[in-house]
Amino acid sequence: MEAPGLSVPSEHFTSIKELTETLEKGQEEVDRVPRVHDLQSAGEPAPIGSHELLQALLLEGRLELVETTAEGDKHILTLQPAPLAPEHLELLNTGWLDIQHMQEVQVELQEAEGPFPALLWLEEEPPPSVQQGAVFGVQEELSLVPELEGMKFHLLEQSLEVAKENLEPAGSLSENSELTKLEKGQEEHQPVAEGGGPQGVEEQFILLESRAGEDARGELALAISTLNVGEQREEPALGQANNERTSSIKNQPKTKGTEQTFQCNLCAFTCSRVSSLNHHMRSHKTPHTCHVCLKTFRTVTLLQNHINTHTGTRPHKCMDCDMAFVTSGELVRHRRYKHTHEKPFKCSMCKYASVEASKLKRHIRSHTGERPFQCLLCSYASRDTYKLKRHMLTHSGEKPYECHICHAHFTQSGTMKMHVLQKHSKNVPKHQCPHCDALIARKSDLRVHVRNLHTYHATEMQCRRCPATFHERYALIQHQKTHKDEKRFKCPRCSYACKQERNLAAHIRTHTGEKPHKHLGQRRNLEVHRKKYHEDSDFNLTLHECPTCGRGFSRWVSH
DNA sequence: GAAACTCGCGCCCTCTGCTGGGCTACC
DNA sequence: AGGTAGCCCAGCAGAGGGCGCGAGTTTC
Repeated sequence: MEAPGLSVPSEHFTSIKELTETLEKGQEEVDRVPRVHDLQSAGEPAPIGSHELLQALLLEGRLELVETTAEGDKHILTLQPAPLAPEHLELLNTGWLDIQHMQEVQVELQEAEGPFPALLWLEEEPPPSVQQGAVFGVQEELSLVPELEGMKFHLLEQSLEVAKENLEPAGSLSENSELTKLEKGQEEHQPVAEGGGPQGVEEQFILLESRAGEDARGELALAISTLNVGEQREEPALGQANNERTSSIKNQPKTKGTEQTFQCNLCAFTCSRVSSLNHHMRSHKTPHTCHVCLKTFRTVTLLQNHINTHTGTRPHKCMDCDMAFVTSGELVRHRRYKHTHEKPFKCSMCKYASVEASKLKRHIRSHTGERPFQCLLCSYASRDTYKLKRHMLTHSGEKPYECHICHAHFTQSGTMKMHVLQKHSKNVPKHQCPHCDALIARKSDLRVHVRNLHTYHATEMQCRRCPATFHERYALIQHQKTHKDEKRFKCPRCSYACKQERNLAAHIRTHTGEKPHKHLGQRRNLEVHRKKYHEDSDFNLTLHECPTCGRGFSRWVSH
């Protein structure tokens, strides 16, 4: 509930234009619309259905749905109930209007279930102050309508004559609104008609503020649950009015064949007992006002708790630590978290247990995979609001965390903390690999190290230099290092050994006397040799061919 | 009716873990 | 010189702990 300040100038509640005027002026005044009973009194044929009725009125220009924008994308609408002919009462009970855009107004009404008619029309733009007001709840059934999700309705004023007389902002809501009247009715049992305007419900107005959800931009949806009945119905006494409203709820069971439920007319609260509903209705009475922020509370205790948040007073001190809290409940919870470790909420699917039910609820989403919080800019959806909020930083590019040393910015506090630790701290602890001598700065990187080097592979990996095989890369790499300095090329004639085969070949020639170029002479003599022995066709070199490798030698040698 | 207790939601925080780009040493 | 692999690092999401606070419920 917002601050109670409310000021509604009387001119906001534009008087309803009479049908004759409307007919005379036609389209001149679009902000004024005729009443249904006026239409009927003028001899207009009554449409047979609610949808048809409203559509007919709209098409004829007799009924206007005027959207006015007070600030930003908030839509301020004023609504007025009107008495209907008996044949319409059963048609127009709870309805919802879906205004796709003002050029093509669509009006739909839910199936009528109760006795309350609710023909509505919209009037002039309200003053800026009307953003404040009490929450106007929609019936649970209506809230299930997808178009209504994400909408908030604020009951701002409901009594025309009071609104005209009472323009003072402070406390005007509780004094003027039906909420107060209900309370008064419970106490004084005064009929609305008596305590209200001279014309009863005809003089009552409802002003609603509707706020479209993010995914409903450009659309408006209004839910009208229970409006006062016109002179066709006998208005009950206030106390009875409450009961009547309650009983009207009795007539609207949530589902057929289920237990009767009672629903608050002012919010979505439902219960199974009248006493509970009456008790609940006290929650709409907020007589205790904080002098600091003007918030109102039902009881002195709630007000005192609230004031403690301003003053910093924390009367409930923990006996085991220095913490202190405003309420005893907070202290109990703190003690469960920090001292007793009592966790009453246990997960049925794992061993998780939590201090709070909401934590268990959040935890269960990790089992179900439920991600109710959808990012509007990408496909990401999170399991709680905080993660979505944190995720949105990736779209905004905002990096709210700054390193106090190098002033680098980071998206998450943990990232910055790690940065400071790694970049600006001495003696940074390193993580020892449990399988080898590796020391790695980050635990996550150690994990990558273990995964890459110490993971068992079903298929054996063979050494490039020998037949040895391994199932673990680390073992293979270590083995291959043994080949690194290994003088595996050994001379068969002496103890000579070397790392490279070409060196062994060169060495062997020291035994054989072979001179590869040299068998044909030094490189610089090669040309001479070629000319002498190959270009001179008369010259025929006698070659002694090696029986093993086929190489030729100018003389017999064993190599 | 007030106080105590309980509940629910929101907010913020930390710890954790994965990922991919940049850098560098080694082959 | 180029390819490859490992390390460093920031980005980012998952999970859960802890508290603030208002409202509902129970108790007296």
